[in-house]
Amino acid sequence: MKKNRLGEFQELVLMTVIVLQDDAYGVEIQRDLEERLKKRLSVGAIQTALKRMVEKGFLTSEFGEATQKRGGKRKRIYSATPYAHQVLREMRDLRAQLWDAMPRLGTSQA
Amino acid sequence: MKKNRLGEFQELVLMTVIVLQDDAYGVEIQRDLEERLKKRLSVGAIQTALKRMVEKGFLTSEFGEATQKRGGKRKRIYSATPYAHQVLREMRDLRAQLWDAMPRLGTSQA
DNA sequence: ATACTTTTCATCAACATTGAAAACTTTGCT
DNA sequence: AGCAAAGTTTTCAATGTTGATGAAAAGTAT
Repeated sequence: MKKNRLGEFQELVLMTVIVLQDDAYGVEIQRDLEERLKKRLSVGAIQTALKRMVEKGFLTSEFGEATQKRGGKRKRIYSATPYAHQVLREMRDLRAQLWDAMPRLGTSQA
Repeated sequence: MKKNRLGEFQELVLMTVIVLQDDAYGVEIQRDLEERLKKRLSVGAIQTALKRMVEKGFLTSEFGEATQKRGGKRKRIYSATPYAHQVLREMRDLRAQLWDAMPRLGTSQA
């Protein structure tokens, strides 16, 4: 019954949420991921990914406090569910298994 | 000009092509991946992924010999381009970087 | 002809990506 | 105080790409 897919981009956003912990809100996630990818991302790309992952039970969200900075609007802070951690590990393990099964082109094997 | 995205599923199919080497054709890829995922896949899912990856320069393909088995139709054998290998490594490294940056919930860190 | 293996094709739902608009918050001016 | 301006963040709508299904076609051996 459940739609469990976790897309390629969603996975990166999810991991970034975990990395940023209490600072995991839209714009900051965008900044962090842009730096890692060395590639410009649009606001909406992040936000749709976040929204869909909330719907599927990978993330929960709540509003944080507004900061004292000029323009410091309240942030919606995201955090990953235990289920999200589990799925991330499963995908990592699956890929690791495939890497192990791949012939090593640079080594002694043909 | 080219659209270089490599989706989540495409990535798995691509890795399976590399694993299977000379046996990397549609139905066999399907069988191998079904076993790893422990999940039923449709023929078309594999074939569309393969076709699109050819268009984008991740794969090349050529027909192999027909086998002697009853119903042994000629197989279209796929192989990964150097570019595909490069992109796979980049994605692996990016995810590894994110795993390293993630707080370890099970260890001594808070 | 019949049975079997594999690919091709058409189709629809979910994901990726964009940019503008809206919502909110502080600052500065009168 | 009151109000406009400017800054930060989220929401929304719209479009192209990927994911997933199953039936049909193509080809090969019995």
